[in-house]
Amino acid sequence: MPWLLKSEPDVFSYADLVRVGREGWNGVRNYQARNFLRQMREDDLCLFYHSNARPTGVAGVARVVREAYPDDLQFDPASEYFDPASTPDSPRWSMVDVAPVFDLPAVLTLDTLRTLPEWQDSPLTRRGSRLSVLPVTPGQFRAALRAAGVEDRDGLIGGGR
DNA sequence: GCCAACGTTGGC
DNA sequence: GCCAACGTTGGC
Repeated sequence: MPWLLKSEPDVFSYADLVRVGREGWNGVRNYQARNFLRQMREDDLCLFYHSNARPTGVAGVARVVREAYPDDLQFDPASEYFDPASTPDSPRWSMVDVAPVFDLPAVLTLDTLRTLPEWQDSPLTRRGSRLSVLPVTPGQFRAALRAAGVEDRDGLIGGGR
């Protein structure tokens, strides 16, 4: 299943992901988002979304390269993501690792996404939604890449479901 | 920088 | 278990 990951580009952009090659997606501190992280499978594709940006929108596509494991920051007292209530025996928060796949020719803006029929009923376009990790249907994924002008390469976008 | 919407916290 | 207060998210 494809996903969407939000990141503030001032903090960590898609270009940063390309630069580092691979990144641990830690610091998620919302239960719904965490539960989605735990459902991610290796090689699942992710739309990499820039929030709090100009413009806001999808900047590239990433891929899950390691499935959920305990978020390292929850045990680090020096981290702003430290959670004193979490223990190594039963970690409360999870993270995955992601790697870049390709960037989009231009940012696929939120405004454009809102025009796509497939995206009418998504937590992303729903007013007031703050979910930072959310599932994307294959139809939404295909429609997004099509709107971004990306041709299907090697059947990446897929046909089924 | 503003502020609406939302999730979490904590007193009761 | 309710709900007011508070902090955060994120578009604008």
